Order: sequence, then structure tokens, then C-alpha cells
Amino acid sequence: MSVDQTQDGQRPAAGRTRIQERNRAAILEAGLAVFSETGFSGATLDRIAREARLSKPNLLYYFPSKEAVHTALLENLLDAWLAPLRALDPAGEPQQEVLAYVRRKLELARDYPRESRLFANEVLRGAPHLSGVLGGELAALVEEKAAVLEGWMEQGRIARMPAKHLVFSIWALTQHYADFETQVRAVLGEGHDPFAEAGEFLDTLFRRLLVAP
Amino acid sequence: MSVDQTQDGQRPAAGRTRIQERNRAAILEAGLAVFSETGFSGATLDRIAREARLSKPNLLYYFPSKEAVHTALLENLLDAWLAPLRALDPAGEPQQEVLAYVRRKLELARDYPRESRLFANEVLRGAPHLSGVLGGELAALVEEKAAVLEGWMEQGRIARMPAKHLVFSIWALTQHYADFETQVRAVLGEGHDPFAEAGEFLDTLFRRLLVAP
DNA sequence: CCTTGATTTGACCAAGCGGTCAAAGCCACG
DNA sequence: CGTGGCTTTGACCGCTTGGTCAAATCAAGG
Repeated sequence: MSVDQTQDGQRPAAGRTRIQERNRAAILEAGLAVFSETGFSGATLDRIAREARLSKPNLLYYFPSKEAVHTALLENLLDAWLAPLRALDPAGEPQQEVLAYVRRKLELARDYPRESRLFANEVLRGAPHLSGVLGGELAALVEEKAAVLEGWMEQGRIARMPAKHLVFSIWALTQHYADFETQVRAVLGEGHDPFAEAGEFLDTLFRRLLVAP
Repeated sequence: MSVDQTQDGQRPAAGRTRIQERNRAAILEAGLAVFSETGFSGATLDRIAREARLSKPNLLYYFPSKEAVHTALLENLLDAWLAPLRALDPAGEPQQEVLAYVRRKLELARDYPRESRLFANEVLRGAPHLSGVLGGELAALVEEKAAVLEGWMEQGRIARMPAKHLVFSIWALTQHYADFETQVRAVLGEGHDPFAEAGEFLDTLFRRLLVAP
């Protein structure tokens, strides 16, 4: 399941018939599966069309190009991806707010690993389809929340540290379990629940990191 | 510069002439540049050959296929990549050993970002060319070092936590600065030295994480 | 200088790619 | 029931791709 298939950001969704809705959703679902598994270049329209149970020309009837499918997916993704950080409440209890953010971000990685990998693939390549958003919306949001965190630090409610790097550490640690799942499973061996263990471990880690000295 | 260009793991390096040595090195260097930038599927032999200042058939005179170049790179990479963990000394002072490991791993990410991205790309795709190594050599090494860490925990010399996840957290946090450099720079804005700041931050983070309670 | 083997290359190929197009099928509504 | 627009498709196209091959070039020893 995609995080959000009701909008695509390509055009206004005005006047979508049921069949259009269904086929566009099927294409985005198939595109997510294929792009996240093989990356942009490795993905083929034939395979995306096949997984969406459509012919290739039919797919191109709904999206003008391969890139359009990819872009639509990334734009869909972004809101859901940033939601946990948006939810960080300046009026809340600092440590609990951060720990809740970590928890929600890890749940996202656990429940939407394909989205996580799609995003990772894109950023790895230098974010050619996201450069605007990274320097714009994303940077602004982090700026805002970093200010909140720094406020808490100045009040002595959490330990002092570079706020943006605190955010980076949350991204890195949570997405690692989705993006490098192959490696994590290979190292842990059988009989482990990586995300459950990660949940406890990250809770401990950030608890220790945040306590005011 | 590649981490190691003197061996390739394809065949025994017996009887390499100077010209063979030079051309193979040029191909690996070019392959690293291209693969790390575009991923395996996005890379073309033409471009690798061009960057190595060779014709495509000439490149294929030295490596039998595109995959062979890729595999050789990954095998080259692995030793250098695992060296910092190998250097973790069971006889050393626990906290200093871990912090030194973090520092070395971050230096690797800073000095060899292309290698880091090559590796990330491969694991993201499910490590089709590395599955054996992940479950073998890598898993064994982590097993060994996790035992060392757990020994230290039992002696109360560092705080108790799941040792393998401690290793994951080091990988995640250090590689993040190489693999997601685009995002990091977009969020930090101008006038920052991401790796320098990361060095200090990660030192603090792991210091706080490791202190016995 | 000539021979022998290593090296290099232009020309080429089959397969797969993203994308087009005209025609066919389908459906709702008058 | 028929008609007009939405939907679907088989056939096709030009291009790029990984890879081949025979011929040309080069380097070194005798």
C-alpha cells in the first residue's frame, strides 16, 4: 500500500472517473514496487505495466512518461514522510516529543520500507527530482523544528547539541533499518525481529542522549 | 582514488604487466565514479570506458562484462570497509575503542564517499552481488566483535545494550553523511562543514550512550 | 628487420528500451 | 440502438545498450 494515493501533484485531481482513479492507483502501486526494488534506471515501463495489469501504451495513457510516474510517487511520498516531524509539538514535554518522533519515524520505516528505499535511491543519486524540495520545504521545516529543539536546550530541558544533527541522527537510525534491511537481517541471523529490537534500542539511545547533564 | 586498486579478487594477479595494471586501475576508478553516481543499471560501459580513456571493446578486453567490473569493485571495497571494525581491540579501553571506531568509520565516509554510495546502492537493491559475504564474512566479524562488546558490558565497563544494534547505529550514523550528503547540505545550508560537525556530534552521542549507569 | 604475442579499435549485432499511433473496443447517455 | 468520447491495444519506431569479432596496431626479443 502506498502512503497516499489520492493525490499525485501532477495536475489537479478534478474530474477523475472511477476507472481513472483505479488505474492511476495501480500504476503508482506498481511503480513504487519496481522503482524501490531496482532504482529509477533499473525499472522498465514494461514491468511496471505488467505489475499494474495494464499494457504499456495503456500506462502511458495515464502518465506521459516513466519520469512522470517517478515524480508523482516522490511528491506523494513527501507529505507522509515529513508528517512525523511536523507533529513535533513545541508545547509538549521535550524528551517525550523527541522520543515520540523517533518512534513514529521507525514505524514509518517498518510499515513503508518501499517508500523509504524509493527516497533513499533518489537522494543517493543526488536528488535530481527533489533538489527544489530539499532546499525548500524540507530545509524550512527542519529549520523551524531545530529552533524548537534549541529553545528546549537553552531552557535546560534537554541536553545541548547541534539540533539539526540530532534530526539527522533520527533519520539515519530509523531509515537504516528499512534501507539496509538485507544487511541487518544477514548480521542478526534467524530468530530476530529487527524493528522491535530497534524500537527498544533507539528509545534507550535517545533517552541517554537527551537527558540534561 | 579507490580504497585499494592493487587487488581485484577476479583472478590471481599473477603476471600483470605495467600496462595491464594501469588500465585495470583506470577502469576500476572510472567504474567507481560512474556506478556510485548512477547505480548499476544507470551506468553504461560507454561512459565507464570514456572516463577511463579507453574504447569500449578495450575495456571488455580487461573485464569480461559490466557485472565483472562491478563485482571487482565490491570485492576490493570490502576489506577496506571492514578494517575499522577489525581494528577494534579487545584489549583496549572499551569507550576509547568504540569512539575510535566511530571516528575511523566517519573518516572513511568523508574520504571515500563514492565507495560508501556504491555499497549503499548494492545493499539497497538487496545485495545481489554481496549476499554471500553479508551472511558470511561480515556476519562472522560482527559476531566476533559483538562478543567483545558484550564482554565489556558484563564487566560494567560500558552501558548494557544490544551489541549488534550498537554496531548498526555506528554504520547508520557515519554512512548517512556520505550517502545522504545532498540532503545534509540542503538542510544545513551554506557555511557548514558537515563532517567536522558530525565528528563532534557523534563523539558526544556515543560518549553519552556508552557511559555505564 | 621480422616475428610473435599483447593490445587496441571500427564496424557491427541482437535485444531491450521509452515512447508513438492509428485503429479497435467499450461504455454511458440521448 | 447508436453515437461520441473514454479506454485499450498491437504493431511499430528510433535509439541505446551490452557485447562480439576480425582486423589493425604496437612492443619487444631474436
